[in-house]
Amino acid sequence: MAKRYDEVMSLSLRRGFIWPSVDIYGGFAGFYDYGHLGAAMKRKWENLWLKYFLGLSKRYHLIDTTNILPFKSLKASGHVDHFTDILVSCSGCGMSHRGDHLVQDETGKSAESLSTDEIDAEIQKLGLKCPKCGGALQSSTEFNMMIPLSIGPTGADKAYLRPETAQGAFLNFKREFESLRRKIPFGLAIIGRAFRNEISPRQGTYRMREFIQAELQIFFNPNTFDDEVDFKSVEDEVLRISFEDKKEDGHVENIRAGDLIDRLPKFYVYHMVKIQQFYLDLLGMPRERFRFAELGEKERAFYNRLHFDIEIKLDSMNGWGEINGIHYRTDHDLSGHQAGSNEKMTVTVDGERVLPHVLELSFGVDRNIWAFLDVFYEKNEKSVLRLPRRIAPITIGVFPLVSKGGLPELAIEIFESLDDDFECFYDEAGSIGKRYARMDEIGTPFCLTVDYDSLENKDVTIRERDSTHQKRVPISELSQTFKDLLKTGAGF
RNA sequence: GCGGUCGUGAUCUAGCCUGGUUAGGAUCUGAGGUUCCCAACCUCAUUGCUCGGGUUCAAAUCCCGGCGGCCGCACCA
Repeated sequence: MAKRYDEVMSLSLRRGFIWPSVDIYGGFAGFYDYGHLGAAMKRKWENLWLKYFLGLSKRYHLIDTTNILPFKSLKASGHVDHFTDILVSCSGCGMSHRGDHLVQDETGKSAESLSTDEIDAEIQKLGLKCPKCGGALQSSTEFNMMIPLSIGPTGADKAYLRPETAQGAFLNFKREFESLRRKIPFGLAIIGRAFRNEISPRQGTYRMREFIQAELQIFFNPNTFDDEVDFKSVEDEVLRISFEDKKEDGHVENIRAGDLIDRLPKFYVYHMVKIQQFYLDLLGMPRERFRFAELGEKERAFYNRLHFDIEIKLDSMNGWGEINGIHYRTDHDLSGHQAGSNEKMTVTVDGERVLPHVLELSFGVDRNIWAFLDVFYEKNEKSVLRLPRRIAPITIGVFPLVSKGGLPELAIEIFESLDDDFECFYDEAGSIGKRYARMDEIGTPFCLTVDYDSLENKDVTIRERDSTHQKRVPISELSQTFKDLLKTGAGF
């Protein structure tokens, strides 16, 4: 609902999570900046993502690669050709259509590889009119979703901002294969920015022209990977899935992982389970808001053999919103770069010569941040952001009950002792209730309050956000108490 | 990109149709008071008509254009 979208965006603007870039000049469509709370939350999400997904294997590692890629590499990857649409607009109603679709609908043959001139010639020859209003079609224009750059003093070196971080992993495959001692499987993770020239960016951080991806590319031997994952450990997990044919009506099936292996590879299901556990167990996403949604042959990219999106049910988006994808890219990328660069990408492992396949776990970081704000923001008479403890931008609010009588001094002392290990925030302005409310609204899971008894007994009150329950804890035990409370599943 | 609709302090909004005092309210924020364990109260204060042009004696208000938001279509390898 637009109302929900406005609620979440209003919180975000007011408190400092996310807002439009270049705001003071009227904004810049498709670009958003993170404020101090948003940036802190995003960093925590990214760190948790890294810890969890790199933790799946000792052979999964983080790398960091350039935002700008030369023409050649993106030609080889298929993006120069396949990331382009040829658009034809109608001189009557102004509607634009994809040129290759118009021609293909008429001839029944794929027209995807035709140039603008060829499309125009076909339209002439076939006498095509606007399918909407029957008006005359204008000559076609090429539209590439990649943002082009001119590099060097003459600008002669053509390049693009990367449309996905994944290419950085493929381009570094050979180097890493060597430095990781010539073994597969291994995984290369990248957290970084990607750029797409979206025609009409909309819906806040859901369709941006510059966005952040967290991706893990896993390189493996397709003949042996099923046996290399510990499928036994996940086979009883029940996954929430919508298959292609049942996706539209919102139907979600609960299927045991072990019962999926007649239609999906074990290694694929294994990673589905790990992703579901990341959201449901580690981050506390409500189960009914989570699902895998299958993409059919027409929907998925040319390089994907299998593609499920991870979707979260969002009130601000009026339903299921895609936040991540699991893509089985086969050997598409390595064989493309092998052909484009003349570098051999095949490897010999255990006497067998293989061109590794790739499983991509792709996460939209901005979409995740938005999804967590939407799902966990509760706005009634009170305003509470019930974020998972580990991605809350501030962990502990530290207050003196009143700002006199020696209470601020002790509170500041405690604040300083905890601030190295936890994100803390000190406040003595306004009533104690007001200060709790301020922390509730930005998702701070715990507050501690120093009162007059604290001076005598050397203890303080800890107050938990969701229950508003309080406990008395000795000052000397605070650090350990909060460490325990931040463990997954810890109760208050 | 096409069409519709909208744009008032940090946030939400009244005023606009029917041009005319210091643009009103609520929340938030800051200072002071109060010292109260869940958005209490009192005093004071800061911040605004999206930008540019036009009409007019006079524009938040009418007209045109830009930028931006949302919705529909298209697009989203």
